[in-house]
Amino acid sequence: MAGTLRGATYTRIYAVVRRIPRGRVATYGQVAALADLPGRARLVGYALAALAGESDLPWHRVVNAAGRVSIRDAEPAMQLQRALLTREGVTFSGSGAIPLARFRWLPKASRRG
DNA sequence: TTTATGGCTGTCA
DNA sequence: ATGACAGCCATAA
Repeated sequence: MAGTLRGATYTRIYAVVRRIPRGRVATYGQVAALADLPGRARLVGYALAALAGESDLPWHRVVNAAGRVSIRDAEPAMQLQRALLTREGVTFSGSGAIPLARFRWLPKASRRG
C-alpha cells in the first residue's frame, strides 16, 4: 500500500490483534512479533492505549508477558478487560494471572498476506 | 525541530 | 518472589 506509511505501525498492530481468536490471549511481545515488529512490544501497548477502550478490536485479549492485565489498577478498563476475558472463558489463576501455557494464542501460520 | 510520555520485556541484584 | 534499570521507538505537543 503506497502512501500510508505514516501510522502503518498501529494499523499493522491492530490487524494482528483483530486476529486473536475468542477465548485466547496474546502477549504484547507476541503481537509485536506477529505484526512484523519484533522487540517493539511497547508500541503495541501504545497502539492499544490509543484505542481508549472504544473500539471493536479485541484489545482485551492482549496481556503482558506475565499473563496479567497491564493496565493500572485505577483504570476502569483494567477490570473491564478481566471481565471481558472471563466472559470468553479465559480464567485467571489465584494470583490474578492468566496461565499462558493454556490460553496463549498459537497462530498456526504467521503468514502476513 | 526537540521533549516528554508511555497498557513492554529481559536481565540482574 | 519483587524491584530497579536499561533498551525498544511511535505519537502528541
